[in-house]
Amino acid sequence: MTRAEENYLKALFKLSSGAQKRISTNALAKQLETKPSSATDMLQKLHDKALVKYTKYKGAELSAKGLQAASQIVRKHRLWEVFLVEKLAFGWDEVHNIAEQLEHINSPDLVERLDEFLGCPTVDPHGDPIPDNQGNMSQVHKTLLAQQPINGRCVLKGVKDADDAFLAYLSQKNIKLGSHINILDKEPFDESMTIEIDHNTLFISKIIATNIYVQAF
Amino acid sequence: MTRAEENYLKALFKLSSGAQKRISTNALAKQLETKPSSATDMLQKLHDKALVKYTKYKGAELSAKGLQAASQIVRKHRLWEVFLVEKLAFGWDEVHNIAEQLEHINSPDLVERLDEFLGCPTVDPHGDPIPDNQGNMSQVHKTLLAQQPINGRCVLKGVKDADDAFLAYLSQKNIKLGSHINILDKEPFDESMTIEIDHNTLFISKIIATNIYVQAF
DNA sequence: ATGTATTTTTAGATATATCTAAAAATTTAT
DNA sequence: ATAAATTTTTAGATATATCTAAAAATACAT
Repeated sequence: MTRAEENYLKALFKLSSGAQKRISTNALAKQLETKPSSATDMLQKLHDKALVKYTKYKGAELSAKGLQAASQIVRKHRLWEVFLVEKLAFGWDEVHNIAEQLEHINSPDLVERLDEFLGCPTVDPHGDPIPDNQGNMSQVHKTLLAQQPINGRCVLKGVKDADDAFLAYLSQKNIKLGSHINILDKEPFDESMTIEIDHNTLFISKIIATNIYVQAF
Repeated sequence: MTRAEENYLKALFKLSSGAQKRISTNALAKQLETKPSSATDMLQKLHDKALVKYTKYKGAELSAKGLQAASQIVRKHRLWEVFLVEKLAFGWDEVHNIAEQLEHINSPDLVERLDEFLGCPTVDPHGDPIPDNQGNMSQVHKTLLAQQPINGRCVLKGVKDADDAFLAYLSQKNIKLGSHINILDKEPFDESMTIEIDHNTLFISKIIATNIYVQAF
C-alpha cells in the first residue's frame, strides 16, 4: 500500500465519522487539499483493490477491508501521538505533523510493542479514541463545553478540531486534557462564558466553547 | 529531499567508510540493489544539488553538504535502533528494516528529543557509533576477534556486517554487545577458535571470528 | 598498441501520483 | 421541464524514480 493510498483511506475514515455515509469526490479532495480529478483517479484505484466501494458520480465509502486498513493507520497515528507527548514531552499542538509521517511506518510488530510500551492507551493526547488491533474503538460520550449549564462542573475530555493554532491557544492558557472546569457565568447575548479552569478564571467565546468536549463531573 | 536521494546519500556514506574515497557507479548500484543506469541518473541529480561531487566515468564522492546530510540520516537510523532495542525490547537482528523506514522521518526536533530520551547514546545496538548533531562520531578502536591471541580476554564491541542471519545466530547463542570473551584455543589449520563467552564454551569458525569486533580487556 | 572485456552513460520506456482543461453527468433554480 | 450552475470524470501533460537496450568510454590482456 502506497503512502498516497493510505492518506486517502484515512481521509475517508475521518469524513465517514460524520453523518454522511457516502463521501463525495469534492469533499474528499478538499480534505486532502488536492484536486477532484486526483481524487477520482485514486478512488478508481482503491475500488479496483476492493478497499473502497465507489460508483461514478455517486461518491465513495470504505469497504470492510478498507475500514480495517484505515483503522490501523489511525491507530498508528494516535499511538505515535501518545508516544510523542508522553515520552518525548512534545506539546499536543506539536505532534500532528510528525505523527502524519510516523503513521506510515509499516511493521505490525512495532505497533503492538509500541502499544504495550505506552500502557495500551485508549485515547490520544487530543482525547480521540485509539482503535484496537481489530479496528474497534471506544465511543467516548462527547458533550460540548458550550452546552454545559451555569455552575456545571466537568472535565476536559477532548477537542473537536485539533487545529494547531487552537491547540497552541489552549496550551498557552495551560488548558489540557483532564483540566477541571466550572462554568461561572454564561452571557445570553453571544453565548460566551466565564469559567474557572484548574483554579484560574478565564473568559472564552462561544467558538472556543464549541470546540471543547467535556464530561460532566 | 526525497527518500531515494536519502538512500543514495546513505549508501555513499557507508561505502566511503572503507579505503576508497571515490565510489564507482557499479559499487553504488550494487549497494542499493539497483541498476548502474539508475545510479548514474541519481548521481547527476545529487551533483546538481551540490550534495555529491561527481565526474562522468570517474565515480562519486559526498560533498561537505552531502556528508552532513548523510550523517543526519545515519544518526537517525542508529538512534531509532537504540529505541527499538532498549525501549521496545526488539532483538538486534530485528531492528534494521524498521529503522530503515524510521530514518526518513523528517523532524529535527524529534531527533534531538529522541536522543535525550535515550540518554544520548554513542553507539547503536550493533556497536556502530552514532554521529552527533554536527556529524561527528567517536572512532571506536576496532579489533577483530580473529586477531586475538590464545588466552586473550576481551569484550564484544560490535559486528562487522550486521547481516540479519548472522545477528540471529549470535542472538540464538546468547552472544551480545558487552559479552565477555576468553580465547581458549585456536586451530592453526583453519583458524577456528574455542572461546568461553559469558561462562559458556563455544566453537566458532574463522568466518564468525572475522565478523566480530572486540576490545582487549 | 590494439582488440576485447568491462564499466558507465544515454536514450527511450514504464509506473505512480499529481495537475490543467475540457467534456459529461448531476443538481438546482426558475 | 428546461436552462444554468455545480460536480465529477476523462484526456492529456508533468515530475520522480525506476528499468532495458544500445552506445560510448575506460580498463585489461597479450
